[in-house]
Amino acid sequence: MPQLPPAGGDDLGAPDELIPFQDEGDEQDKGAGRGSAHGDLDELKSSLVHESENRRASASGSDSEAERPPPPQPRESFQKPRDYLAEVVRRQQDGGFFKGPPYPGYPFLMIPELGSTYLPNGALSPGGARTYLQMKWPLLDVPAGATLKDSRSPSPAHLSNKVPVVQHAHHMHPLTPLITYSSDHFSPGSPPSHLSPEIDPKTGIPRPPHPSELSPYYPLSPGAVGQIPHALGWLVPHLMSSRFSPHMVSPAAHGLHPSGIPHPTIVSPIVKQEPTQASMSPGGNSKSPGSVKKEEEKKPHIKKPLNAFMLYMKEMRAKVVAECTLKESAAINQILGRRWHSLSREEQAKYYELARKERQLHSQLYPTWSARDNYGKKKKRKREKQPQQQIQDTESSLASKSKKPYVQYLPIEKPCDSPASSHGSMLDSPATPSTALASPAAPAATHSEQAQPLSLTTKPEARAQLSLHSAAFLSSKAASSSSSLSSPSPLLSRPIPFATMTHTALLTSPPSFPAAIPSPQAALAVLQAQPLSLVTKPAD
DNA sequence: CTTCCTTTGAAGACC
DNA sequence: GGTCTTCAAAGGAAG
Repeated sequence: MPQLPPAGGDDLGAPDELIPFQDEGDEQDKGAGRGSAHGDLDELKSSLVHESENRRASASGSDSEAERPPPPQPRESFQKPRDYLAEVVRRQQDGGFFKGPPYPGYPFLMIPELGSTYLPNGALSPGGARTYLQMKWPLLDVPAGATLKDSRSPSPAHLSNKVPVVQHAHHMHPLTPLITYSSDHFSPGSPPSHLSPEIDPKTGIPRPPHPSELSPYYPLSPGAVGQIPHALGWLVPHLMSSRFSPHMVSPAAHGLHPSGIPHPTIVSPIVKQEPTQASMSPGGNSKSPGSVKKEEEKKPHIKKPLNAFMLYMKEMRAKVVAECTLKESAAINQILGRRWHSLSREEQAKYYELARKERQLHSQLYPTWSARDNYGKKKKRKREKQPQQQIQDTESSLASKSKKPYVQYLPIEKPCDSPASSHGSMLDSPATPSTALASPAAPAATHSEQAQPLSLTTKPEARAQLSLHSAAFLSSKAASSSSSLSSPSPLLSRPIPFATMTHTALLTSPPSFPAAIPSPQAALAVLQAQPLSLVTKPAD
């Protein structure tokens, strides 16, 4: 079933006409909420109130994004010395624990995995395959020196063997940020699925991704090499020589761009890799069933492109980990799931758009690839039932079905959870596409602006039912708060901007936090977790 | 060492 | 066409 698209969907017009990526909301949300939220708590609270009021007014006063009053000073975010200092102070208070973004004074760069995925030179680290968003915001404000890192640093690939097989070598070309996801081509509001293939607004015909839209993270398949425009064209000769898996080409042969700059798609062969086709069956013809099977197994594993939430997770995980004492991914993911719902539609739209581009690129690079190819590749997961099914019989059998008892990583007063989630998003956080609409993420959104193609989400009763189920599910499963159960409809009908609800809840129930928050940093993290732009708007 | 957990979204399978 | 299943990432926990 098609997933709920992000904000704006059908009303946003042609992609190229869309608001550049660094629209005011993005900029402020990222910068403000995460930058200055580090500062004074009281100030933040007042800012929260202020923001809530702003959002409330905005939600009631306009029907479209375009009608929303433009921010007085869009790019202010972290350019405020106060904010920067607050960040500095906060980091000092963190005593080194804080593993913030790598760029001092630019905490919303969201390059959380430079330590795990990418090394400072932008190269891929063993921890992950892709970091897609690292250049989005840096492109906007960050000094060039901070963005363009030393490209001659050694690739991290050799540091570990934990690298995805094919989509592995996403070393970032230092210049890639300048040609990838540029604001000219990034459309924050594009729906996630129904725009693919992208329609050229001018010609009305599907158009291939512009080079600037192509993520540099995918190695090229032989069939797609020729299709890749010039942005990746320099790789073609090398890739052609490598049959399929560009990462298997000797780094000596292709490790460097003609300019001498390592490229993301090139990884050291030392890295654990699946055998290439070239290396696996020289003979090729006479294959016993066993060898066929063998070859089948040796086929390069092309992973699915990441969806919007996965992209979001990749970006935000490190931040959450830094904010929380939690380390288990399951717990982190719960937090991220909640935060995802608390994102504004604009913010979510960015990820939907990125995901769309990822899929687009993926299909270009691997024209013959199908998600089916990966079916059964993983060990069968033990999950017998989907959440919606579980909802129906959670109480009776949930615990018994799981190998491991259900772990409520995020109790109601979970230290690192965002208040938004615990008070609202929890209601509809279970994995159902409808949640995006039901999500409180877009307080200012209205039906006209946020027309969602997904029919499911347009049915109020369906949403209510789902939410009720979700609440029940959560309730039985996670001892969720009963208040969530009791009032799904207000949330669904949005009489109150969620931000208001959330922030009100936050501000009116601070006593619930200290008991669960282990440290002032965690307390700040709770506030910081708000994806809204709270404090960068100039005080009135 | 392998699988599970946990999240959302996309896509394929299935009815 | 609707529903269900699988897989994407992540890394600690558990088997």
